[in-house]
Amino acid sequence: MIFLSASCKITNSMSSNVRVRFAPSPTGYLHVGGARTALFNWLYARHTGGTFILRIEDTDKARNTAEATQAIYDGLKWLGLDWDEGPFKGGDCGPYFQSEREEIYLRHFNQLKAAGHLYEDGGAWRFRSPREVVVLDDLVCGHIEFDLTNPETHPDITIRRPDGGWIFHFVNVVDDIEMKMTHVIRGEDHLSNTPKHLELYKALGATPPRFAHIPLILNRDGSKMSKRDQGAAVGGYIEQGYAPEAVVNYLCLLGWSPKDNREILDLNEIIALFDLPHINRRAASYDLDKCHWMNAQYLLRMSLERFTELSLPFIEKTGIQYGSEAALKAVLAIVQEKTKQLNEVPDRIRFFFTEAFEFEAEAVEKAFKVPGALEKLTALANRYEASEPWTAESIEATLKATAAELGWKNKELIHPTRIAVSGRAVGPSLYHMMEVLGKERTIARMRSAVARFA
RNA sequence: GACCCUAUCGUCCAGCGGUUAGGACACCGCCCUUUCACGGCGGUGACACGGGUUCGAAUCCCGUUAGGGUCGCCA
Repeated sequence: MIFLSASCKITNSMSSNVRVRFAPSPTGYLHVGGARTALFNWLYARHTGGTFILRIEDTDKARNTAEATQAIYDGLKWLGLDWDEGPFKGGDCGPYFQSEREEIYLRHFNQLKAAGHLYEDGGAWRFRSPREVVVLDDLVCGHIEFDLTNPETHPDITIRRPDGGWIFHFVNVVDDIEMKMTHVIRGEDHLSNTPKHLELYKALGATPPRFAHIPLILNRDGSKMSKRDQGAAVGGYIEQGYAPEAVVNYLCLLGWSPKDNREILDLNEIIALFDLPHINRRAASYDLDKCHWMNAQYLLRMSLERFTELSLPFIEKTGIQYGSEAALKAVLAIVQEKTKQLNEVPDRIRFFFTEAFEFEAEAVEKAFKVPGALEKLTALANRYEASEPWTAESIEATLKATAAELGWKNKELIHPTRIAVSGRAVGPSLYHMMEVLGKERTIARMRSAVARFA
């Protein structure tokens, strides 16, 4: 209790006293494993009405980069994991960068030193282990006993470098004490470090938080996921056009489940159901295929407004002149159900907004180079001149009536028309595509194709 | 090597002493259909192995094997 620092008075505005944190070190990109750790902490905070804190562990000056710090902010923001205390937010337990907490560490260091827990070794400072059996009751992994009595197998940890720099184990524990963390939810790679941390809590006279070590995320082949692996960096999902809600949903299901076989879940429902004991203990492999499927499901089901909002950055990057937002939405509405990743959108909509669209050679070959195809196209275009109104229903009716009258098969008209109008063999529903394109442009494209491929 | 964690279809998750071992992704058929998707129906496919405990074990215990993690003056 002598350590209840005056600098950290918790404003009790939250409805529970749960305090959790995500404490990344800004040395690379935001990894899906880190994102999942952040997500579980965030979910637990939201579930309990507690506080979610972001703390940047930038004690390693040589490896920290500003880009990596930005990637953390960008990734968390994109995923919607808003923090209650931390950078840009402030809070009563700041600063939230370890590089700015020198006095705090020094104070605890001196305290440990005065109590005889430290000794110097080659200019560095080590913490003298009490050499006991340390018990951990982990919320996920259960009761574990670590025998630290043998210095050969469990050497004393270093807590300060000769240059005065601080080591992770020490600052991590000090900050979790100072920031009043009630629960530490982190990757299982820290499980074996936890007894050392527990010794530190005890030496500092602090009550340790409850620990929950969550299973690691591996590659499909079981190997450890590294930054180079497909799907490892959160930035990749942003660039490739995943919907954040889909990635969040997928990530929730890696190591946790609602236990009733449901998979596509509303975030609010996940928050309501989420709890630590339901996290399983087995390492999970990252299934990019399933994440991809989940994304397609979300894109399919989301509102046109949301789909437009998410598509816009990708469209604007290409410089497609889509005119009005209404015109764009009309096109997106018929393209949405086919879209699996948002980065496909420009390709799917380009031909709506320019007459200079490309024709697929293979499609042209198949549709126009058959005897009579262009004549049929002309015949249909002539019928369409008189066709009113210009709706998908009437467009379809006219096409089928023409085919029936002249003794042709529907598809003998459908395929050439599709290619003439869009330049390609696959695309949105033909009649809706023609409706959106408008009568004049549709007929013009049909006639222009006849002239071009005659 | 020591210590720790883990072990159900290829992958993710159900199962918590009695089930024809269930769902999802992927894959393969069929249906729907103007293309491609979506959707529907069906199929292939798993309790790592060996001992116990029990009337009965995927479920509990032990061992083996395998995978992962930690043992840094990285975090």
